[in-house]
Amino acid sequence: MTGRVQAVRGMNDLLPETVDTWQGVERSAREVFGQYGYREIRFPLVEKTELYARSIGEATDIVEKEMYSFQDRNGESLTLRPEGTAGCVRAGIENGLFYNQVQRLWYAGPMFRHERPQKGRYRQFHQIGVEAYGMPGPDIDIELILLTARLWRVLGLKGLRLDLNSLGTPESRAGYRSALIDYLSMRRHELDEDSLRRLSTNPLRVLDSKNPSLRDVIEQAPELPAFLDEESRTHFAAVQSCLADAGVKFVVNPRLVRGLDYYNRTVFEWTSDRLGAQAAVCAGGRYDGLVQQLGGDDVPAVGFAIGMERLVELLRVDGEAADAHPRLHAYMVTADPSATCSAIRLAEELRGRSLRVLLHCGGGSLKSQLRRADRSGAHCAILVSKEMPVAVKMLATGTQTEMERSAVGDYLQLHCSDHGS
RNA sequence: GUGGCUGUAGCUCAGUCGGUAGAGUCCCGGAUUGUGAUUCCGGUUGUCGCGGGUUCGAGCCCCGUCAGCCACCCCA
Repeated sequence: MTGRVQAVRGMNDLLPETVDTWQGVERSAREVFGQYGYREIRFPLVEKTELYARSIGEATDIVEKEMYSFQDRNGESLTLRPEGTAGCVRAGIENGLFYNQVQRLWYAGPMFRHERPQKGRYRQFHQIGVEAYGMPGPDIDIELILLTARLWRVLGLKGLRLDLNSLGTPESRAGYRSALIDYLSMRRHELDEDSLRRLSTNPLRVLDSKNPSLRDVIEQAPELPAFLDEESRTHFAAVQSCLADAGVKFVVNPRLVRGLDYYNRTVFEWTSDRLGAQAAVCAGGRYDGLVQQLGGDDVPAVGFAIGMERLVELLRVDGEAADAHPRLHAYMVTADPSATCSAIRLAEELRGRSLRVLLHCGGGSLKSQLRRADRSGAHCAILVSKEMPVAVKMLATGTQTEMERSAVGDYLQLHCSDHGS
């Protein structure tokens, strides 16, 4: 046991039992995305560091202190992706996906951020993301939100809360930002340490402060909606009325600010009160300027990402959707070692008929082999011996039937369905 | 990055005042002369996270370190 190597902090193993749930979620997501006409895109886990610096924002925590960056052998700085949008945009530009066309894309996979691990927050975590390009109107914003609502329904998830806000155009957001800085600077002697720091890094975040003594300052602060330009205002109004029309409940939250610099106009966030401090299961918004900022045409875009670990945690608590792995049809045991070749041949025949057959390996008494058969969860055990015909024993009832090996396949298909007993 | 709590068998945990470590579970074997769930009997589980210090003696006290959990912060 000495010198044993541990996993990297905040990077977890997913054991088979958990993977069953993950696969169930992934399958549901794939199905729902397909219903809306979205197609999967895959892009690298590693990109040039510059890509993230230019898209997420130089002054954000992610870029400043959370990226896994390293020097490639040629001296170039590379980074393990901390989120998916930047890579997706880069891939789209590079492959001409945005040239005079609309794209509906999704992706899934691991992301990396060097944060202090806690519940719902890991250094390697997984996101499922959806991105839509080339559509400037509120209709596509609504489509994305309806898509998420449908996914929750399919998964059997209830009690999530949807918060909505509009950040306006970069210009109106900048106008608000400077008005807020002016106001907060005026009352800076009332701010706590955290808020003073945020004042210079991300002033909109000050409004999120949980410090009760700042309540007064925050309540009297200028509000973002007042700074919205006319177009953003109508856009946001359309999003709201259409969502209400579609029967989706939401709360307009003027303090909702996404952390990444590229967001504008509609932003939204689904949260749960059962996840502790990391409550956001799914969040996203519009990022109309990003494609151009990364060297592409002026292509409008909207997207969101789902935190897999958080979603799975919610399903573990109250979900119904856990997708059990399919049961084995048969666990095959041998009454004596000389029957091994014959058992292997029969197992292969059965697998050729799409049956799931586990062949006992490693010997042992018949008793111990049958015990393993029982614990494997298989519907039945198949006993193969050298001389006698094959015996099929139903493990739930204990009834045992002898038959020629050519009859086993039909017998299993008849008696070992996943739905019946 | 900051703070609080916690690290004992594969898993869940007990371990009193400092005197060289225990239960349940799991696994293996037997009762059952080749036939699995229960029952009964027997058996293996360990650098007490790691390193140092105090002590005649440390799982227990002290320091450091690593890891986990929760919160701050940040975000999916």
